[in-house]
Amino acid sequence: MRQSKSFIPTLKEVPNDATVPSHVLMLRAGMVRTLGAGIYSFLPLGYKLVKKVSEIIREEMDAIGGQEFHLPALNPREIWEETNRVEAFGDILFHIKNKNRDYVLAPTHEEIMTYHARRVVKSYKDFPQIWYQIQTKFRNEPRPRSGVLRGRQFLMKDSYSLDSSWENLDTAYDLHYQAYHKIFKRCGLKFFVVGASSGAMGGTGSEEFMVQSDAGEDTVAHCESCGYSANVEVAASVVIPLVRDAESKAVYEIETPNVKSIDELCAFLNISETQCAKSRVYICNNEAVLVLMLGNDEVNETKLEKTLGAPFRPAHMEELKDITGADAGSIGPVGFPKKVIADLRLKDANNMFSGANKNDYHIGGIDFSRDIPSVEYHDLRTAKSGEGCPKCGSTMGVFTAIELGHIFKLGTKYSASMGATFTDEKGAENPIIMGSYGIGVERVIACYIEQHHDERGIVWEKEMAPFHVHLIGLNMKKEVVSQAAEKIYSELTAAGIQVLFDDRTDATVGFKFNDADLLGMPLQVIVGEKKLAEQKVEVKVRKSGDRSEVTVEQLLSTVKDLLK
RNA sequence: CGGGGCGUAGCGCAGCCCGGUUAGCGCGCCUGCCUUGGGAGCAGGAGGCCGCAGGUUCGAAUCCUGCCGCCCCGACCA
Repeated sequence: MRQSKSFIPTLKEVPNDATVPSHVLMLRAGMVRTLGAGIYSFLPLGYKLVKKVSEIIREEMDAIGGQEFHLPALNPREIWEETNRVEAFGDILFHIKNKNRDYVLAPTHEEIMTYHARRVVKSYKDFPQIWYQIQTKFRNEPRPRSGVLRGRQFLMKDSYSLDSSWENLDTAYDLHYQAYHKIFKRCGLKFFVVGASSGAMGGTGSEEFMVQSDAGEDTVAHCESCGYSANVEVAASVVIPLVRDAESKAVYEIETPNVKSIDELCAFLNISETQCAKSRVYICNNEAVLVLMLGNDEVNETKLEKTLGAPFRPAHMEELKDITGADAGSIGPVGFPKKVIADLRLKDANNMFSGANKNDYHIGGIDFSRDIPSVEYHDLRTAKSGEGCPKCGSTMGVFTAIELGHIFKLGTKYSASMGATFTDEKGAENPIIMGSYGIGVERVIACYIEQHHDERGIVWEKEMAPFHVHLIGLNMKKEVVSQAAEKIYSELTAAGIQVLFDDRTDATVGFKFNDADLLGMPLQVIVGEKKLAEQKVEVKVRKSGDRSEVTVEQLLSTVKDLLK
């Protein structure tokens, strides 16, 4: 493609409203433009990527027997009432009212697929089915952000499996699991899989395909060596256990004026934080509960809720004094009138420091087994980066990540509420057993760029690159150069290589080089007057920056080699 | 929805506190010359409802009020 005739409006400067690298680069490389908050137009170069990713997805979906649908985005509201999801989605759902009819813009398509299934899929002989679509979904996100990573309208591949038994659902789920691995691998993404924490959607299983990114919205723990992954809300970790001192001192009170935090206490008494038990008071079922954590460990509220088995809230400042006799900063387990639970790390600890339940006092010499015998121990802490993997013990990372895809065993939630049933071998009527499987197409592109860029721009690998070669004619006003470049262009193109040809006559050298690095095609072929005098052109590998000179005759084979 | 920031030419910004001729700068754009191995040079030119509305004032980009839009943090996220 000739750049002189292409609409690839690159930007030299960083647009004011973009912060994450993929957003900045997609704007700068002329891939997308903003139309409103969370609403993006894909320009030709960006759309080329969309098509590329879609095609990879399509191939892998077809390979597992998927059949592609094209479904309406405009949906009659009633269908969404059947599963009560108008209410469930709430403000997320876009509504349209037109001449007494209510419509919604589809945020996903479970209902529509189920609607079609219930009309025709009637016998156990009709299964299995995998139905999919690659289409725009609409969700009125409360806070769109990070460019295309969280938009209010976005492209999603959604597939739905229809089966007559739970075993067959497992098969469909597994097929998707494998297909997703292939898709993301082909897209050159470094990803990992996380068992989703819990879903309000019912069903028996769900996994998320994630990519590590600072722009991510989920925090996960992941172990590179064994593949253990978990949302930090449920992640366990191995930490160095406390060693119980041989002798327990007696409990003693210490005056600690204005000492509130663990850090202040450590500084004041010149002790380490692993000698301290931090206190947090929660209210659960109208009863106070004291939660003890070692040092500065954070209470993991998801784990706490599981432990308590009921919703809870942190105690208000004013309540603390009534319950404990002290304000926050001086609370501790000894003499605490209600239930006390502690993190596993504190099990049987002794000679510990904690609040005295008396303002400006702490106590030392606490022996958990002697002084608070009724305490229950649970895993209550939030895993931190650098701690041990609970599976293999290697060092584990805790970081933010982006959800690229999600596979989900829905079960009969939608088929049951919408009456999508089939007749089994024995003549009995059963709800269809379903799964749903999504991939955010733009997210794949954005994540790719998050993982494949440097300070100069995007760095495409061959598989994802919109073009294989960026052919740069340096001074296209010189006939030697333009003739040679034109010839190379036809030659490479004829050989089936996708070439972006910078044939612009008005752009200067630096301009072209910078554009090429920004756009990031894997190879740059540079045609200039000087090298041409020796019948040579230059080939630059974008990723490494390596340049080599080759004769015009050698060019095609060199390019082919480098693209292997 | 809470907290913070921003809205001035296509893009990036200054001016605003402390009101006062014609609102600036860099990049980009147009014309001409010139130039081509890392975002050139010279000369000339076009381009603005200073986000919108109201108010204060002799006078508002500048002060006040309301609204809208955008970004960031948080809450939320089948």
